[in-house]
Formats: sequence, structure tokens, C-alpha cells
Amino acid sequence: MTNTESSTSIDQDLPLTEQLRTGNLFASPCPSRDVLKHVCSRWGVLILISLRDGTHRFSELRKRIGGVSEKMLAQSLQALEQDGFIERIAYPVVPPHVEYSLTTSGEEIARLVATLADWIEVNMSQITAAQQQHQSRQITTDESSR
Amino acid sequence: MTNTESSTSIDQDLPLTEQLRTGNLFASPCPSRDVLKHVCSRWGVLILISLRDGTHRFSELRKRIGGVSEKMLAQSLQALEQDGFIERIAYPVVPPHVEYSLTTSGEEIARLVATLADWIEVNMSQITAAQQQHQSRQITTDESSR
DNA sequence: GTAAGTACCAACAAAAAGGTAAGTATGGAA
DNA sequence: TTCCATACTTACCTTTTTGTTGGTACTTAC
Repeated sequence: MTNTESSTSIDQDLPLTEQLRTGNLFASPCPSRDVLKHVCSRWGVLILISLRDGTHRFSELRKRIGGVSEKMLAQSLQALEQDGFIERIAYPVVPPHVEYSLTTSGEEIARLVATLADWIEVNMSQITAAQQQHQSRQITTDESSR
Repeated sequence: MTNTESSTSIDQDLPLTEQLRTGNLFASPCPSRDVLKHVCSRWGVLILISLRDGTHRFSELRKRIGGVSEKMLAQSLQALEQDGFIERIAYPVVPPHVEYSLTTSGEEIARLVATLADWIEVNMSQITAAQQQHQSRQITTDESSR
């Protein structure tokens, strides 16, 4: 028996619809998990943070965000646009000219994401230290078990 | 030409080592991206939030977090433990008894993550509305282009 | 004697994410 | 005339992530 949670995981006191309306992240079929996925995704985070200083074109974002492929950038931008965090303005010219910027709610969530990212960057040395300590604990444990 | 960024994406004014030391999320090989991945991952978020109200056992977390498999829960817990966000205490008894709790830095980052998650849950109706509006715009655009 | 309980791990399979290369449109420059 | 620029899309393939199944260890309860 490996997978018994699907029913027990859901709060017994509330009907499912109520949980979904209020958005219960702990229930598996919750739509807010998808939003979280877009926002917290590898590229979503960087896009949101990049747009905090104003409007940018597709190619600008591409250059600024190290390692994104065109495909992923386009895909991530679309997801964030769908959720209403990003506004896309396309000028009908050749070659194409498209501008991306944060909406009001985009600014709000980008601020939260940036806070999180900043915390990590600031505390990175501490985290690295913890990782190395963990590493060495692993080794000594492995050795003692031989 | 599809992939030209790998050099241009990196801040030209700083040596690579300096960027990595301070943790530049926009440079592709940055270790802070991994931490962000652990923290923002599907299960990482829920684990951190779950542990905010105190110590929990493996099976408790499993029940509380809808949809996690044992494997994923174990894996995510290990990643967060490595980063120093979670403390794991195993009592040498049979059947096994293991307790998980947040470290000090774990509490800090869990607070930020919870803020983000709360914002999404609170604003979920707004987001859903935006999604539907986007959806209908799509349809009318498709129709007019025929 | 055997089933149940806990916190895992390893092996394999499926699914999802991501990368790469090529194509689209069209005006202007070489 | 061929190439370039931009913002994509599509098809195809690789890599990563996730799920599934079956085990382990030992004790207690039935």
C-alpha cells in the first residue's frame, strides 16, 4: 500500500467545492497550485523580478535571463499573462515589436517573489555552509556504518 | 541562431566568481537557483508551510499534504534538510519514529513562502477572473482571424 | 504464524519539462 | 537578390521529474 492519501488528505469538515473556492493548497486538485507553479517556476521567478523595473521587450528579457530558451520564455510569459500578472502589448509592425510589463497584481506578487529571492541570495553563504556540514555528516555516518 | 545568450546573459562588469559568491540569480550556473527550486517546488512549499505550526512526523505530513507520494515527500524533505531549513530527528525504535521541524532559517523562509501562498489564495478569485477573460479574448481573436 | 505498523530505498515506467532546429511574416539594408 | 531583424510556433528529441511496485527492519498484537 503506497498511495492512500487521496481521500484522507482532504479536510473532512468542508465540502470539496468550498475548499476549492477558498483555495486550499493542501487539497490536491486546487487551482492555486497551478498559479504557484507558474509564479515559482524556474523562469517565472526571474521574469517577474526582471519586469519590476519596467517594461521590457521579449529579446531584452531573453538576454537578461541567463539560460532561457525562446520556447520557455514564450511559454512562461504566456502562463503569467493568463494569470493576469503580465500585460502584453504587441505593435503591428515588421519586424514584430512586443512589450511586456507587470499588471497591478503582477507588481504585488513580484514583490513577494523578489523578497523570497533576495532572502535566499542574502543568506546563501549560510545555506552553503549548512549544505557542507550536512555533507560531512553524511560521510562520517557512512564510515561508521562500515 | 537560437541560443546566443549564454555569454551575453552574464553581467560583463563582474567576474563570474564574484557573481556566484553574491549569488546572481540571473546567471545560469547560480547555486541559489537550486535553493529556490527546493523551496518553491510543488511539495517544498507545502512542507514548509505545514511545519510552521510545529514538529510533525513523516506520516502526518503525508496525510496532511494531499497528493504527495512517499518518495516525493522523502526526497523533498531531504533537500530542505540539506539546505538547513529542516531538522530531522530519528528515534532508534521499531517501528521507526522520525520527527521533522523547522530550523531558525527554515522558519524565516517558511514565513516568506507562506506570505506568497496566502496572497495567491486570497487573490485566487481575481486570478480566475483574469484567466477567464483571457480565455474569452482568445476565442474572439481566433474567430476574427478566420 | 502471520499480519500490521513506520520510514524509508531501489528499480523500473510514465509523464512532464526543457532544449534544438527549422519555419513564418515582411520591410529594409547590403 | 539575399540576408537580417523580431517574436514567436511547431516538430522532434533528450533530460528531469514523478509515480509505482516491491522490498527492509523489527516488534507487537492477533
